[in-house]
Amino acid sequence: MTDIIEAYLKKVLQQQEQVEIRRSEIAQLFDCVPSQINYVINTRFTIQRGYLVESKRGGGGYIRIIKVQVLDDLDMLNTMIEIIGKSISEKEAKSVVQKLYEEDIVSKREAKLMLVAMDKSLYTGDRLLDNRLRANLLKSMLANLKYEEPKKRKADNS
Amino acid sequence: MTDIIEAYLKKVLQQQEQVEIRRSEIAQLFDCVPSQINYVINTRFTIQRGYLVESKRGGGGYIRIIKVQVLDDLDMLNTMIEIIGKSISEKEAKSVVQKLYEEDIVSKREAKLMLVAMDKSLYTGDRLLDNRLRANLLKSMLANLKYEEPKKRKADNS
DNA sequence: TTATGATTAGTCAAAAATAGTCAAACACTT
DNA sequence: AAGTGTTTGACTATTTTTGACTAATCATAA
Repeated sequence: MTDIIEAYLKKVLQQQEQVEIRRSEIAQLFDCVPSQINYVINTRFTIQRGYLVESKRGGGGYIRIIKVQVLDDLDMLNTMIEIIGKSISEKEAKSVVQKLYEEDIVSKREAKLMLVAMDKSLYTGDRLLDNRLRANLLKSMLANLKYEEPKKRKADNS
Repeated sequence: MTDIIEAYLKKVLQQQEQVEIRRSEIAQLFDCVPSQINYVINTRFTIQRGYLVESKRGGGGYIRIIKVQVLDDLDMLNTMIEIIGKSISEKEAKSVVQKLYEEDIVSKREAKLMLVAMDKSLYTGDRLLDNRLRANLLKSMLANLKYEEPKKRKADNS
């Protein structure tokens, strides 16, 4: 079942670079429970496989799957993410960002934005906690740099 | 429905800098209850998204939506920093960043970096604390943009 | 001027319409 | 038997829609 739904969605995505579904409709179409759709998405349309997923609940809710393009700095970014680990100091974090800039992976403005976000003064004051928060933030930003959407998005509510 | 009404009003606001409606008329036009209009306004035309709303009840009553006008980038950034204040939710923060992007003050990549940094999942889980941390971070990033050279403008592909 | 009724818009909470999570049950493979 | 991946469904979370009730303003009558 999972494979069938995956194939169906991929087929649509061959024509378009994104697809928007109503979870319950697809579930009906394939005669399965709605949460099966979540399973398909969680296992087959991950960011590692090159897909971004957005959704909204409530009236007019949807699930949108977007094909993304993996950029060539992937390896460097992955390595850095590994290095960062669960925790990182302000200094180390700033040198990671500096490195990104030197490697031409981010622009000067982008680097400055990231540097600001690493600054000690923004956090709670509890060093261990701060180092973990900082690591999470930096890793998220790096992960974000790995991919790029092929096309414009419409009005983003959220 | 909400999206449709939002789109309608935004379309009008593309032509004019403000729009004045009679609540019951719009409700009739879209065949919904009048309070739906309040919902649209409260969720889609907030100050974080760059709109001011005025209204009057009674005979000849109206609802007026005004696009906030800013003189230049610096002005806009200062205004946003004020709006952010000491604490901001994930949703509001993302609205602010979205607005920054729409106003062409940040590039798409910059916006995405900032959006990632606003995400709930990165913080401690204590909502009040998180909202304060988020406000500090966002304000720092905005302040940083004030002193940067302006973003280089390319043909807007996005 | 004051009271009253008509005409608006605002508020709030319940109901409806979605999607998400998680763990138990199931089915295969090794 | 143990491990892995899939299916299911009960429960949760979020967003929108609806409507009854409230508040403000205006027009008019007393």
